[in-house]
Amino acid sequence: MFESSTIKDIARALNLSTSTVSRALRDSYEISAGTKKLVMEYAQKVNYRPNPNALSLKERRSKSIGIVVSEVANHYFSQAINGIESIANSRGYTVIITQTHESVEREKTNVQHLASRSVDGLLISLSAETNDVSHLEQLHERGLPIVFFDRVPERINTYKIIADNAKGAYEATSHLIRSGHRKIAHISSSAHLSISIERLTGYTDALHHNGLNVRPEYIKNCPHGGMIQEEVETAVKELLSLNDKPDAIFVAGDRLTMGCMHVLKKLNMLNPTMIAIAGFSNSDVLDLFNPPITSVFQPAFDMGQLATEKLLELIEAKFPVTEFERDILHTRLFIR
Amino acid sequence: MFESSTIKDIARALNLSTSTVSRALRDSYEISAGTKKLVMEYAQKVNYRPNPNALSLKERRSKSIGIVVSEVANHYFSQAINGIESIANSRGYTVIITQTHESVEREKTNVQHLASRSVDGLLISLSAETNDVSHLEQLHERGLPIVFFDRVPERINTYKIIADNAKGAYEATSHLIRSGHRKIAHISSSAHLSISIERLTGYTDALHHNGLNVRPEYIKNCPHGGMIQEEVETAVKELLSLNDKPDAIFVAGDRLTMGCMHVLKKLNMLNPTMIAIAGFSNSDVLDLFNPPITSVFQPAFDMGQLATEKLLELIEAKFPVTEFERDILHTRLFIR
DNA sequence: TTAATTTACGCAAACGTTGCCGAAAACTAT
DNA sequence: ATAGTTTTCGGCAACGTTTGCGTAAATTAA
Repeated sequence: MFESSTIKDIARALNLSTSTVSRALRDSYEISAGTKKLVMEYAQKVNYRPNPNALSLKERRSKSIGIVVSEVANHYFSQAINGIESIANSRGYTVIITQTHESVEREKTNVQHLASRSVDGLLISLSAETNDVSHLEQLHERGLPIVFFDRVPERINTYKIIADNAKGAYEATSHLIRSGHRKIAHISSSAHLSISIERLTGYTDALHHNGLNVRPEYIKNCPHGGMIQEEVETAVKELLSLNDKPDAIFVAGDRLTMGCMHVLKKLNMLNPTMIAIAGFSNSDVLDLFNPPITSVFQPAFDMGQLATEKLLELIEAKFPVTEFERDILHTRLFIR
Repeated sequence: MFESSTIKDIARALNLSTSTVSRALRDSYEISAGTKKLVMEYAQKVNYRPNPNALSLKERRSKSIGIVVSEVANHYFSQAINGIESIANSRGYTVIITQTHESVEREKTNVQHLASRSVDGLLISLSAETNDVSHLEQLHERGLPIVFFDRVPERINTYKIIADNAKGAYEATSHLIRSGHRKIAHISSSAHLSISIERLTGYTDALHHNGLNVRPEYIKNCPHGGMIQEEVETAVKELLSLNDKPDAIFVAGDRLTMGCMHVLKKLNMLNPTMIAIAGFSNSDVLDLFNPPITSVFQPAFDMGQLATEKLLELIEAKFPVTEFERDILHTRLFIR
């Protein structure tokens, strides 16, 4: 169907051997200037592009990296992806993006598929369902470079790029307290995720430092991180049906924040006089609400860039890397 | 670094030839049941995966398709991508997603890169800047299967999947008229895009059928489809500085709608008593506004699926296809 | 002029896989 | 028992590229 010219074609046309053409194109010292010019110009003319599959086969690398995120329709992830692409493309790598939709099964098949596609490395943010990471551990032990970002596992020893979730959560919760709220609930993704744990810490710290009690009935988890709207709905409704209703909610995720707002809207309570909301979100749409909603912004683009730099470092390392950092980037509180 | 076992390894371990192993794995009739069992079980044990690069090199296809969209952080496109993935993955294809950010230059490099990555086909929605499609025409003429969706070119003869933009625009505009608005402006992406033209047609038709005049000063274009917020800001401000200010705006795109709302918010005019908005958008966040904003919803997921089915049809066709349909899917007006 | 060196190129193998062709081994028919 | 079939497997080439090695021709040194 769609054939492009090969080194063989050039060699035949110019009456040279493939090795000469190959070397000429790579500007090897053992090819005369005249031949080089001839080859270069002809290659230019026929728009020669090296066949990436042949290269990958030969070099045993694909110059591609795999990305695994919950979903691209999430401002945090789409911004992170932009950061990843900016670095990867400038270094000659293709990225293959896959979505888990918060399902651990899809995470497994995606990772499996990427590995069999022989990507050179993996950039992963765990799905909300993922508790057991043995499917990743296996690959990692077999030598596949992996860098985690945002939602990172405890067990696997490699680079991890995260935001300062505890601090971000602390600031958001403190802001709600400063705004006069005392009964602050917390809705989060699945309890075992690193981000959930860290954000919970920030939340409870903020309550403690302000002399407030942590009330277990105020803390709700959505095991699918907002992918299943019923979970969010149940969480909110349970909070609202308490005898001592909360007057504010700190929501620990982009999609959860939106889901939460939809529920409140449905209940006709999307109004800070009814119940205030502050949450982690990278969406600028929060600006548009009246009154606007305070949010914790993660440096998603930077996190994507940093994660990619670390991954390429691993991929292109001459010797196995055994010392890994855990990079923590600052969040920003947008008070609205 | 990351080695996985090959057919050769299996052959050596089992004292067979590579061809026998290959055939055993593909359940060929000319291999005995015993050998098959042996090979299959050993392959299972060592977790054998065929090397996709070797396959691609041999079969001269990569089992991957390239996607070119403006950006994934756009609900229309992210939904379309989900549709594309659902079909592609079930048929054994990998998708490589690239973003133009509405730049024709990035479109060119992305397309070039995908082609040199030897994807089997391309799924494209043109960038807002793209007027000249000769870079795509070339590839198409050289035999690369391409299917366009959403923003489609006139010139290239292949499958095109679009929504009924004119009808959607007609309905949205009519809704604004029914709501009592008479001075309805229109903000759109770059004028040469197919979607812009069709939506403009729907808009003017609606005005005409309701006895209203089309006023050129009410029609504004943003050449970068909302990627450059200043363009949106200028458009809105120009509308608002007219002597006879519009009392409603029909906005022709997802990102534009958001951009437009940001401007109005800044001007403290995000309020239907000031100026009403209706627009094309696939985002459910519009639900959350008070009062909510009426929108035209495109069946993005279905469009993605259909486009992929058509593309795979082209890719897997035994004979060159010369008859192409232009599929038009229905939009849905969400009156809020 | 002859030998030693350098320059410029070709040959062949390898990466992992498939498929055509050939052939030993086993079976069937006479 | 012999010839003919079938079954089951191996050898080899090819996909496009790079690279180590070999070598004829050109250049330099003696």
